[in-house]
Amino acid sequence: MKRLTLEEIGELAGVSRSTVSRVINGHPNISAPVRQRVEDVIRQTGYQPNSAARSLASSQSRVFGLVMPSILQSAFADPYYPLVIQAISHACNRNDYTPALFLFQTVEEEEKVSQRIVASGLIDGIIVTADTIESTFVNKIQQYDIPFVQIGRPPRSSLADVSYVDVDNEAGAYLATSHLMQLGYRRIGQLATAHNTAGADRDAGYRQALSDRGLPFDKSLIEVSDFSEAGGYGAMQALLDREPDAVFAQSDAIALGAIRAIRDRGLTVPDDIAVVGFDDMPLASSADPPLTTVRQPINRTGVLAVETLIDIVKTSPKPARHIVLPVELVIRASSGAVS
Amino acid sequence: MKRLTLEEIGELAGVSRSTVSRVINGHPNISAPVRQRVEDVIRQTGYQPNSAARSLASSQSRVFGLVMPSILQSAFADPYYPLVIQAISHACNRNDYTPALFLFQTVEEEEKVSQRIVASGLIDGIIVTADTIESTFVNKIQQYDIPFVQIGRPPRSSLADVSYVDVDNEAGAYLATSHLMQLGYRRIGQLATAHNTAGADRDAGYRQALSDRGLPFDKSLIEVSDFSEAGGYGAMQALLDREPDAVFAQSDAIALGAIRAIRDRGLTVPDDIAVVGFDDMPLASSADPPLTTVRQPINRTGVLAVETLIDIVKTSPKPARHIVLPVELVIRASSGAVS
DNA sequence: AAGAGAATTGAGAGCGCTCTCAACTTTTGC
DNA sequence: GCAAAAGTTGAGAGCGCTCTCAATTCTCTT
Repeated sequence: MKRLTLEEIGELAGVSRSTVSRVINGHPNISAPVRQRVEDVIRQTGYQPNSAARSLASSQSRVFGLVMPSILQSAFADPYYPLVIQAISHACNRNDYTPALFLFQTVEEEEKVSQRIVASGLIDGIIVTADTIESTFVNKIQQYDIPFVQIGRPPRSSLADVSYVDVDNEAGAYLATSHLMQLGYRRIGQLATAHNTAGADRDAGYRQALSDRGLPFDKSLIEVSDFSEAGGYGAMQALLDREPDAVFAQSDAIALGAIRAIRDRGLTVPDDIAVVGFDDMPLASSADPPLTTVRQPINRTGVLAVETLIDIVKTSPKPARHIVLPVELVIRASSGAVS
Repeated sequence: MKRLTLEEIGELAGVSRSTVSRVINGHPNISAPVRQRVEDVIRQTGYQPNSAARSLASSQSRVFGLVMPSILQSAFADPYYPLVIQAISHACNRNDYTPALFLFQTVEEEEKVSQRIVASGLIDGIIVTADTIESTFVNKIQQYDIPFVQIGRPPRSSLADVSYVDVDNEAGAYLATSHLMQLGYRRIGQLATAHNTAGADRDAGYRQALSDRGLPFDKSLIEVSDFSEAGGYGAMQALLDREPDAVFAQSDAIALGAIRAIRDRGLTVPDDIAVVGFDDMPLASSADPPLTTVRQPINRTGVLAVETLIDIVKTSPKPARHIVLPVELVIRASSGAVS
């Protein structure tokens, strides 16, 4: 079927191009019969406005870039990202935006592609996630005047200028650690992560909980991992030598790796060592034992990122928006609170 | 910084808009000094052509749609998809294409969005994956003349008309099942999947292997699951009553669930029941016990899908391209072949 | 019933690029 | 050394839409 133009739709409906354009864009002040006639023609012909022409004339594309700078193989395999992406995709669909995906594995790739997308007008706004503390990506795009929101807060230095959607990582870690302390555990280790603000905040919550209850902070009880199951396994192996009686893992994947390491050492969860995770991934509830963990609203995070970005595109508000979503502790068997 | 136009670049370089356009698009017959001058100006100004204007004039957008129709929550969490997406993203970046993501959770969503993207010219081509046997998505877009490739073969009925990239699922399952038979197992169950051709082909390979070695086919040894760990757990529980001595799982996630179910029943892998998976996900090698599985080249699948689509866009070749990639058996402890 | 104001519609000028065609310049063949 | 061919550049006409501005029609008021 041949692709129609506004002009041709107008002809079929007996009105001008301008009027058809008004109907499509929902302008007021169109008489009911005309609107009806035009809508009928559009429906019958299956007409879809040409998006290139639209964005050329209106200088907006209704495309958002979803950018994950310097993503690691393992990081992307963490179910967190698929779930965020799914939420973002859905929210975009609902709002007639198209999400374009930009994953960067090397600095050169990031350099080349981000340059192109930021300056070509392909994109109306950017959602950045998985940015590291050290990363320059957010700093880089701040120089252009393209709207963007970050998922996960940026480092303190750019906090004020950047709009973001985050979950309350500190409160979550505080909850998890306090929970373990209430159960009587005293040597509470942490499987931490580096290079991201979520990790830093979870670490802060862990320390705050210890100090609020007067438990001494023991640096040797912290092991650094990446966000993978394998990373958790390795870190826990190292931590086992320090004989913790409980451990707070900064993600469910890490917690699962930790449980495997504990088992391989011939110990039992939670009897010998209690484990708490973070995320409440689907697999947390079916783990063995079911994982006590901090549930974060991943879906809401993605949706709010899209909605915030739409708002920024429309109204370019100052100051930047900061959204922090609450988390909750989900108690299951791995912490020893329930059998 | 103000956004420049072709005209302005031309002015700065002392040539016309047309010449600058030629330089950018790599046309021949530009004198060396002129090309040099223009390239210098472009580099200094950081000029990027406006993509809307470009696609309006050339009627191609250099955007590909990555479509996953009727995706299920659980399906997308399978690490397979993140890995394919990553490969596709990377291949697009390298070829100056932009991947736009379309995940559909409901039929209405699919209807509305696909209508828009197919007819609006936003997209030069489509990569479809995760389509089901019953799905109408591929059939639907066949009616438009938009180039597309499918990842995973389509149902037989549209086989001839559809270009696709697939792995040799049947050979993989054959390998896996034969391996178990060679080890002496005789009651070899299968944790199968429905609604997708990969599942059907793996089932065919499983049956072929049994029949080639004269083992009777026992329908009661097949349980149907989805592609999740939880699905594998449930299906294996049911299968355990039929007392298999080995099981071929159609994915690693399913295999992991199966192992958990076997353990929960107080049995051991591989001593009581051997398990073989499919995919060779990162977690397969670190599983307990390490998983014998069929390795499929996910990265190559994604890259070839992009490259094939680019080729189709450029040359619209007939007949359709069919690419089937080889798989290999990776032997680890879970099948009892190695300790 | 006439004039003011509001509502409705159309005409026209771009948005920034590509691409054809024509003009001009250089090279080549004999 | 001159015509023909090839190489190089510029002008101009769109691509299909949005948006302003002006023209026309309708609706009130008094």
